[in-house]
Amino acid sequence: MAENKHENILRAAQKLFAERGYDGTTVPMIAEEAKVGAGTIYRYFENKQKLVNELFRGSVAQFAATLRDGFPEHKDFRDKFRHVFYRLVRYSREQPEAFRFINATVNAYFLDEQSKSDFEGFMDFIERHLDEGKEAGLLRDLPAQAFIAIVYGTIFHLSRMFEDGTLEPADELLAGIEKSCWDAVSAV
Amino acid sequence: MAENKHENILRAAQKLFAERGYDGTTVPMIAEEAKVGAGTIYRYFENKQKLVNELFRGSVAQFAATLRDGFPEHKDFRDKFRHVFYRLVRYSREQPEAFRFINATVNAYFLDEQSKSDFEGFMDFIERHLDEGKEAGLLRDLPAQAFIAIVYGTIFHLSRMFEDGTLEPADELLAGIEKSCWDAVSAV
DNA sequence: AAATCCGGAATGAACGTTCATTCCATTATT
DNA sequence: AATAATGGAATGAACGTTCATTCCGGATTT
Repeated sequence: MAENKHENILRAAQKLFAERGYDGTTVPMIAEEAKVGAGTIYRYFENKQKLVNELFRGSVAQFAATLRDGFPEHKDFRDKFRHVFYRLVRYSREQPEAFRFINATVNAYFLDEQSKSDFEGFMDFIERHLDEGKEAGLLRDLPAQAFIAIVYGTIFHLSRMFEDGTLEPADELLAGIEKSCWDAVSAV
Repeated sequence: MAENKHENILRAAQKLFAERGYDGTTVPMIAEEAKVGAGTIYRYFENKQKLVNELFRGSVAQFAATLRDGFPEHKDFRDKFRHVFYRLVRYSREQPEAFRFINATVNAYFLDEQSKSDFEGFMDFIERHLDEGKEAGLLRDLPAQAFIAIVYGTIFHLSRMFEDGTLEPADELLAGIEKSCWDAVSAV
């Protein structure tokens, strides 16, 4: 029961931050959602800003783990690309609140330095993977950041559409978009 | 000087909303940035929520105008696609605050119905244009929304990178990314 | 032409409310 | 019984908003 509260507060905060943003969410709101007293939150977190930063880093770590887990280190680059694409999609679908929260928070004024560098470290993982493909001559002559914009940007927007019902996720659709992204980045 | 104040307040609000979000921006902050008294804001706007909605609709209208202006109605689809791509990029570069504000605000809880439908109307313009290309058999067999995710999502992420200096905008780079996007959506 | 008056624009102090945070009596655990 | 954890009332700061007052350019009166 004890350690559960820490987790309950984080989950409640994640849900509310994803819905209403950091400043639009009050500490009493988080307390009610987590079914604890407002004061209890301060037994687990120094203040609201420490809470949001801890949540952010935890979400980024989980996100990074999702990508790294089962990474086909010894298969060819096409498989690695597919892996990253589908894991990005998987995370955005299985943890839509976390995904939305992360993306809404990346550039926020209340993120501390550690949170920012944690996220950069995660992005570096994607960038290194893309650089490898570039060196192998499989990708176009564009900076790795451009590929990130294409792949991550596409998936980010896609997840918005899945969430608000503009688009229905389906295996066939995802396969088609994965192919589109690959065609967008692969050398002609 | 009179009508200027209305505009000064909107610009100040846009800057602050883009940086800190709606709830993270206080009315006195807007007043200071606009160099007016806090009470003056209420001579021009009924309340903070009306202000953010008026700002949103104005930004969307300007955004839509940027896309529609000079639209090559009588050229072929490839040119129209290029036009939309470059106008999206242009707006995100010339009005980075407005672009960021719009994207951060699209799904916000404080947007009223008119604001939401104004934005939908704008998206419909892009969707109709894509459907035309689909009917002509020039695009892949994917829903128009998927193309929007690819093109708009890419540009959205790109503009983030241009803003924070992760990536330098250059004609050659943009031409490469436009080509990538076209290859992602065009029939094989 | 100078002095006075006028009305709306502008202001910022003040209001009631709500916020993040603290405090403490009560409850649960050891 | 002692200690730790808890919830929610209490607190002061800060919020959005209001309003009594000031300001100021143009009309009116002298």
